[in-house]
Order: sequence, then structure tokens, then C-alpha cells
Amino acid sequence: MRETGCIHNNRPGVMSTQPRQRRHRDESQRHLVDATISAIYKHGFHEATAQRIAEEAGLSAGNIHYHFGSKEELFAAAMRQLMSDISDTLVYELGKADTPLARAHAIIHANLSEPLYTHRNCFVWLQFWSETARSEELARLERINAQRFHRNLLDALSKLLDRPDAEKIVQELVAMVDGLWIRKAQHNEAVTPEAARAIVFAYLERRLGPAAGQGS
Amino acid sequence: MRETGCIHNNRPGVMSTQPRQRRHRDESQRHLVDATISAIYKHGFHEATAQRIAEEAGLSAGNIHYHFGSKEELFAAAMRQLMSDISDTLVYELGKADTPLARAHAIIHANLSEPLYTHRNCFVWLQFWSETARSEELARLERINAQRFHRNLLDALSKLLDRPDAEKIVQELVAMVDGLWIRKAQHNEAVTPEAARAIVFAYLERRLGPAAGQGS
Amino acid sequence: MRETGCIHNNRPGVMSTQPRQRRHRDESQRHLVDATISAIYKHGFHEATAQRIAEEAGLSAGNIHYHFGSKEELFAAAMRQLMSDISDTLVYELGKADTPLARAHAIIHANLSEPLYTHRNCFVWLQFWSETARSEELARLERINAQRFHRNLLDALSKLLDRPDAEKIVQELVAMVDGLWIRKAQHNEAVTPEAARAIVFAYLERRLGPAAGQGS
Amino acid sequence: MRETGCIHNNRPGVMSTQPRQRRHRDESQRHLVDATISAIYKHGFHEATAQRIAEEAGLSAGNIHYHFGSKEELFAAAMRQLMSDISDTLVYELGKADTPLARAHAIIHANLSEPLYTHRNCFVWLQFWSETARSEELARLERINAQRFHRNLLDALSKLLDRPDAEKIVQELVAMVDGLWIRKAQHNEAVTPEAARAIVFAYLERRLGPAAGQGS
DNA sequence: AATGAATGAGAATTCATTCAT
DNA sequence: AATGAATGAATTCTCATTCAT
Repeated sequence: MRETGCIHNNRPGVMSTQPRQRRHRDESQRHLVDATISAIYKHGFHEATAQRIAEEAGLSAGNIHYHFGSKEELFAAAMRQLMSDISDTLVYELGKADTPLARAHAIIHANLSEPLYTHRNCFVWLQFWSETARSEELARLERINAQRFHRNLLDALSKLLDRPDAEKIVQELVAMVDGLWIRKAQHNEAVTPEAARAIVFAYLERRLGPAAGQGS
Repeated sequence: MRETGCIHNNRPGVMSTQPRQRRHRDESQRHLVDATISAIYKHGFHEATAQRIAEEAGLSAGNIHYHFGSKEELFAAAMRQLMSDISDTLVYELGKADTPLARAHAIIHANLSEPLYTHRNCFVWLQFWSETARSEELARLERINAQRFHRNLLDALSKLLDRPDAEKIVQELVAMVDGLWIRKAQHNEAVTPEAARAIVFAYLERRLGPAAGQGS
Repeated sequence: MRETGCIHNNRPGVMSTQPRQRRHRDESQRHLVDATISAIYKHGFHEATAQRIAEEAGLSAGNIHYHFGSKEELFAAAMRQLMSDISDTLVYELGKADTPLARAHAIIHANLSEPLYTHRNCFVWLQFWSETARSEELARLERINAQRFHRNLLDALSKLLDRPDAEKIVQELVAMVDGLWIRKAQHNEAVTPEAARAIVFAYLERRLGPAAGQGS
Repeated sequence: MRETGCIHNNRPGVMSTQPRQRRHRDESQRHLVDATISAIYKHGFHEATAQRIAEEAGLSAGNIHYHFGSKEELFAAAMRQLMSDISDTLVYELGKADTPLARAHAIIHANLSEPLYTHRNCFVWLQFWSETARSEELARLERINAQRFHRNLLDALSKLLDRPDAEKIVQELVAMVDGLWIRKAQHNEAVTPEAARAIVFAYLERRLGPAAGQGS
């Protein structure tokens, strides 16, 4: 069926001497992915048409299919980009944390501070959330992301509490953070990153207080 | 332009003496609204086409415009329907509660029990959430619903705590409930109504514990 | 996926009192089928775009998908139409023939006289021939048509000759008729119906001569 | 406009002293022509896209325009290639024939034996047949080929019969051979080269028998 | 009140072609 | 000589909407 020119972006690890065209290709692909996120933010998922995305990227619509094979693939690439951003931020924040509690704090902090906890990011993520019903690939990515968040928190908290308690707290925290992302997506001005963090941290302290107190 | 057909459903208070056609009309409209929710649940918001909705309702596509003027209006009617369901359930649950704490419990219980806390309901609601960006009317309805939830909880809790504390707890609760709705929408089997309520009630007790304990 | 309005033309046998809309539908469908054949004749198979076909039919392009679900289905319907024309002509000609030889003559005559043996018909048929490679459905129809032609001729000739001889003659006749259709499709003026029939009849007489002579 | 690259393949008579690049060029062109035929055989005329042809040739799509100026020109080159194959085979077979009858046999034999009478060849040729409607150049080539076949046969047979008879027989033979090519293209397994030749030779003998007998 | 044939704007996608490298 | 990124026109198809019946 489809046999377009370039589809896979099999970029090698380091290639300083890569030819000019290769650089062009990677740049265009990155532009398209960024433009996709912008277009979703500006217009919502379904108004983010190929035309608009391409325009936003300063390219013509044909490139979407040249580089990604289909619009669907481009959306998946955009979601992966967001996940990669989340991951980078998380790794950075975790790098500064050296105790289990600090790690739990870091994870929550990363998810409720800029650059992740912005209207743009929460809004676009909500759009993807609602599209996981249609796209198995998007659903798969969402699951990966959710599991990573869950596992990271659990790793940290299970050093402070016994497993069932930790599990329970994690569920509460995840629910709160998800809820705060939705709220940000919907009513940006209603909740600042500081307020969001204050809510969750206050909760966490109260929640850990007695339990953690016993642990110390 | 032309303004044939019925568009506003100005149903009169008294229903018994309405003519035959009026009954037909109301019935078709209800069918269409129900069919809209079903179609969104089956196919997602954007795959819920006029054709499919009409088919689900056992009518033809033309009726949507005859009865609602536009697909957009029908979606708004469907969202109002969901809100009305929520309201009915809430009123019923609140009717059984006679203390502030019981009222807070009732509100949360209503939002995290059947018939509201079902996959269908949470899923459809998530779809609407993501569409508020496109439609000012849907956004308005969402705001009304959010405010009602917030106000109800605040009314109850402000009888138990001072205002700033109550405000804070309400925000935490709202975030948790929203997060649990999303989770239900996304991974139905991952959270039962009982588990969801357990999470929030445990949190609420712990949160109120010292404060409420002092109050009692 | 697809769930367009009307797709099957389940017209009942006789329905004199059919509603106006039903008549409209059938008429539009017939127009579209005719327009398809015209467009193929005018522009060739692949230049017969939905746009052009609809224009030829005096309708808008959306109707193709409303009535037939896809362009591919419309093409199949057009091929069935051609086959039905062939069948009608054949039945009519066979109705006048009462001996096996007359039946054989009738079959060939039908295939090499107007209205079947026209530039338009041969040309369009050649277009379909070359498309059977792409479309399993068109291939199926072509097979049905080829088999019908083969069987009819064989039925007639096997009354005059023993089976192997009849089989052989039929193959020769089929090859000649197909070849004459191609020639007509390609160089209309190079061969008149009369000339085509003369070629095949002369061949048939010479071929049957001795064998049939023995039979008489 | 611009007229870069090589478009005409004005290959000189002497080849031995051509520079390296010239050899590269000729090789690429031959690859492309072969790839075109392969692609048509694999996918049909209209699915034989520039992309696919280039891929089949182990080159990139740009080369088609560099070497041939347009896809249309490449198709014409491919058709010329097929005609050249036919011509080569015919010349070879005619070289072994020394009587008029032998020459007639040789012509038919060449057209109904490998390597010409293969599924691939007949199929691709049918594809070109159906495209002559669109392309004046392809039509011109087809005419040349048809006339050559006709003339060759007529030259041979007019030595055995008077002109009108010869003319008639040639038309019958051409029709049969064309018909047998179509049959091969459509239902490869339905007719072997031997069977095809048997049909036409049996016909020719019977046809020439009395006439040739009278003539001798 | 309801139907369903028809429309037309806009969606994704395909593909020959161009051209800088 | 060859590449492959980019283009833009054309194509099929979708769908809310209109409107005669």
C-alpha cells in the first residue's frame, strides 16, 4: 500500500558529520511534532488538521505523510515528545533528591511545577487523554506514562511505609495530581503551581506524619 | 433565515393534557439525547456522527436539526442531561443526610457510587471535558457543574472547619474526585466504586480527624 | 466505520405505488451508473474521477458515497450494468433461435452486433479488463461473464459435435471474439460489425462444415 | 524552462570507448525501464508509481525525471522495450523459416511461445492496451506494433493465397492471437503456449487446407 | 413529526515533479 | 549521476446541514 519516501527516523546516536539533508529531515520532523502540539493547544485535537499543523511548522501538508506516514503517527510522535519532556524533567529533579521522602517530593514537584504544570501542557495532555479511546497506540503510551508515574512514587514511598499503605497513598496522590492537571487544563487561572503543590504536599505530610513518625 | 420546526423545548409544567404530537416530540428528543450519550460512549465524541446518533435513536438524521437546530445544541442537551442526573442523585443522597459531616459524605458518596461512578458516565464526561475548549456553551455547563460541586462541599465542610481550612480541603477533595473519574474513564477495572470511596473517605477522616476531633 | 445513509438498493420486485423518494433514489443510482460508463468512455478508467462522474450525472460527488459507499462499488455496479445489457441482448437473440446451430449463431451475432459491438462498449469493457488485476470484485464479475459466454456456446455446439471438438471450437471462437472486441476498442473504424461477424461466421462454417456435414 | 540532466538517450553506435559516466547512465536507464515493466506487472499500470518503480530499480524517484523527463516518457520507453523484445524474437524465428508457410508459422509461433507468450508479457501488454486511450504516444507505438504484426503475416500468406483471402485470414489470425493474449493476461493457467498454438495452427491448417490445396 | 435524498465544504492522503545538495 | 526533502494539485471520502415530500 503505502510506500512513501522517508518514514522512520532512525537517527544514529551521535553523528556530527551527518550530511546536510539528514539534518534537514530531523529538523523538519521536530518542527512538525512541535507544531502538532501547538496546533492541539490552539485548536483542540480535532481541529488540529494536517493543514494547520503544516502551516504552523512552516511546511506543506504533504510532509506529514512523507515524514510520518499518517497523521495518526504524527500524533503518537507528539505524545511521545510530551512523555519525553516529562521524563527529562523528572530525571533532573530526581537527580537532586537523596532520601526517599525527597524523591517523593521531587516527583510531585516535577509534575506540579513549570515547565510541566502549565496550561499548555495540561491542556494538550487532556486532549490526548480523551483520544486514547480511539487510538490503541495513544492508549498504550498513556498506560506507559501512568505506570511510570505510579512506579516512581511507589518506589520512593515503599521505603517509608509498608507496602499496602504506600500503595494506598500512591493512589491518592496520583488521583490528586491527575485532578489538578485537569483543573489546570480547564481553568488555568484557578490554580497556580504553588497552590497545587501546597495542596498535595500538605496532604502528604499529614498522611505520612503518623506513619512516617512511627518509622523514624 | 428560515426557522421551521421546533427548536426550543419549552415543556410546560402540566403534562397530562398535552396533545399527542407533543408527546411524540418530547419522546423523540429524549431518545436523541440518550442516543447521543450512547454514541459518545461507543465511539467517542468525534465519531459520534449525526448519522450514528440518529440510528441509535431509531430515527433519521434530519431529526437532529429539526429538534435541536444543530448537532452542537444536541451535545449541549446531552451534557445538561448528565448534569441533571448528577443533580438528581445528589439531591437524593443529601436528603438522607442530617449533619454537615454526613452531607459531605453524601456528596462524595454520590460522586463515587453507581449510577454516577460508572465507566460509561466517567468516560462520557471526560469526552465533554476535552470539548469545552471548542464550545463556549459546553464550557459554561462544565463551570456550572464544577461550581455546584465545589459549593455543596464547601457549605458542608465550612460548618466543621474555619473557612480557609474548608476551602483547602474542598480543593483537595475535588482534585481527588476528578482524578478518580479520569482513572475510571481510562482504566475502568483499575478502580471500583468501593475502592474510590475508601481512598477519599480515608483521606477525609485523616484530614478532619484532628480538626473535627477538636470540634466534637 | 462507514455508515452512510442509503447503500443497498433493495428494490422490491414490483412496486407501482412506491413513494416519490424511492423513485428519486433509483433514478439517481441509475444516472450515476450510466454516468460512470460515460466517464470511462470519455476519459478512461483512471481519469473517471468521482467529480467527473457526478458532474456527468448532474449530481454532486457526495452522492457516490451516499448511494454506493465507495467509488469502487460504483464501478462494480457499472460493470454489472454492462453484463446485464449483454445478458439482455443475448436472451433476446437466443429467443429467436430454435436449432443448436442457430443458437451458436445467435450468441456470436449478439456479441458482434450493435448495441453490444460498439466502440463505446468494447472500449469500456477493455478498461474493465485491465482493472481486474486490481479489484477482486471486478475480476469475479469478469469471470462470471467469461464463463457464461463459454457455457452458452458450448451448450449449443455440443449438440452438433462431440465434446472435445466442441470444446476446442469454443475456445477458438472465444479468442476470436475477444480479439475482435479489443480491435474495436482500439481502432473503431478498422472493423465494422458486419466484417467482424463475417470473419467469425466464415470461420465457423468452415470449421463445422465437415463435422456438421457428417452430422446432417 | 530549465532543462538540466540528460533526457534523450542518444546512444552512439560505438560503445566501447564511452566514458565511465555514460555507462552508468545507460545502466540506470535500463534498470528503470525494466523496473517499470516489473512494477506494472506487480501492481498494475496505475499503481506503478514513480516511487515504486525507482525502488524496484534500486534508485531514487528523482532519477526518473533526470533520465526520462517524465513518468510518461518512461512508460513509453518501457513499451518500446517490449516491442523491441517482440521484434527480436520475431527476427530470430523468421531467420529459421524459408517458405511462406514456415514464415507464417514462425510469426504465430513467436507470438504464442515463451518468452513472449508469458503471463507477465501478456499482462503488461494488456495494461498498455488500455492506456493507449490516454496517451497519444502509447497509441502510436501500439499502432506500429499492430501494423508490423499484420504486415508480416500478410507478406507470408499473400504468397500462398490471393490478396483478399490472405487479408481475411490475417484478420482472423490477429483476432485470435490478441484474444489469446488477453486470456493469458487474465487467466494465466487457463491456456498454455502449446494449447494456444494448437488452436491457431489447427485453425490455420483447416483454413489453408482447401484454399492452399486449390492454390497448389 | 419524520424521512432520506442531496449538497458542499473540508478532511486525509497520494503522487508526479522540482531542486538544492 | 544521484539523492531525497519538499511541494501542491488532485483524489477519495466524510459529514453536518438543508429541504422537498
